[in-house]
Amino acid sequence: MAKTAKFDRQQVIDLATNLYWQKGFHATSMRNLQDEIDMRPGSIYAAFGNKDGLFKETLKNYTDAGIAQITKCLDMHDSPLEALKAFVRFQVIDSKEAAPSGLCMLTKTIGELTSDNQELIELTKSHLSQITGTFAKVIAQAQECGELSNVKSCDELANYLQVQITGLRTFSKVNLNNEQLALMIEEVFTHYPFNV
Amino acid sequence: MAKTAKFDRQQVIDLATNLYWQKGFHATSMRNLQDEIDMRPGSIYAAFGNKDGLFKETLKNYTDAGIAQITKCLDMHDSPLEALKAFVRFQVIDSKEAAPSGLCMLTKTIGELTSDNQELIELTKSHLSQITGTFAKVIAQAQECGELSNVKSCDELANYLQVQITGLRTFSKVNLNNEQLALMIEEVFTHYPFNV
DNA sequence: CGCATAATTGAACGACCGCTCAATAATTAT
DNA sequence: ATAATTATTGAGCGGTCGTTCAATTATGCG
Repeated sequence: MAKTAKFDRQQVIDLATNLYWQKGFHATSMRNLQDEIDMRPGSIYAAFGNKDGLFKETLKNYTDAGIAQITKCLDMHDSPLEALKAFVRFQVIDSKEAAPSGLCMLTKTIGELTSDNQELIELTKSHLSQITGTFAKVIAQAQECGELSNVKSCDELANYLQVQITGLRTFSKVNLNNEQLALMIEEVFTHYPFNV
Repeated sequence: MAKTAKFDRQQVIDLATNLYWQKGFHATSMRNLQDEIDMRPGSIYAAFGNKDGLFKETLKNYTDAGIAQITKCLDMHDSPLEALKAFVRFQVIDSKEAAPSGLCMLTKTIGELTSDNQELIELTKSHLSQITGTFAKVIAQAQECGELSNVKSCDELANYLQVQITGLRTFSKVNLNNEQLALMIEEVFTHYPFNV
């Protein structure tokens, strides 16, 4: 019938995710993206609609990767809490040097965008809720197996964890001392509300 | 000798601060600023050099206002810790609705900019250090008057406080429940490391 | 092979970007 | 009043923005 040979969509989205994550939505131009993913404007617009459309796909891609990361941590640790701690270490310490930005792409986006892009904000918020929800599930597991008390609900603890991660990731952009960061992460889990 | 009648520089900087704070550095165009501060491009460039120059002045203006706010809280409370708590409440809860952005302009800027604007990043970091330093001084006061233990140094506690404020302000952009935020702030000060 | 169909290209559009500067307006000293 | 000096104006520069679309290229089917 017709031509079907195409670019590798997942690879293109990965590259776009990294660029958007690094530079932010506004500072990333379509020409930047064209260079990065090696596609001509017509092809990009045919595949993703417009700049917003491509950005939306990268937000979902980033979120899926984050949740996959949590799952991976769960597989690698017997204890749900140890898994969460490993995830936080990865996000705060490793991600600082390896990832395109030291920050979470979702919180960075929420910080950057205004009501001019309300639809993107709402989508970003919903993705962030998805991640917090995943935290809550893991925390609930920890509570069920007695690793954690029920003084705070799993949702409250998940929110608390989000606050800590966001705060620590921003802090890590200013203070680069890995040992200090590791200690601060450790203390998140060894004190209230994670340790009664 | 010559013409001296001029615009009100402080008022202009205040307006520019609010716009930059709200929209971020990249999304704020010189034409946006021209409209906001009611000056023509030539006058702006004569007074501030360029877009970066004006932004630098707003960063200093924002920082000075923040430190003045801390001082004001100290004046209004007998206890240094109560003053800090009041400051945090203002930053996280009141600022969410009243200010141009729910976030700290400095952390927002550090999050947004890349090495393309390294000079602005460094300046922003130094302003943020200035604020953390002010926290440390207040905390040292609390330690001297026995309100707080010396288990953690005032610098460590100041860093911890920065992490909490940053995390909470970002969280407040997603979760708008003021009572919940007030409780989370309360718990910052009633548990480790602020309460041994 | 040749045709129908779809993917891909890249020049180009109007709008906006940061910024400049000759012209003009306003002020003060003489 | 006049001259000297400086603040202010705003049209407009070269460049980049997000986006479009006619033309071209590549593919699968009969």
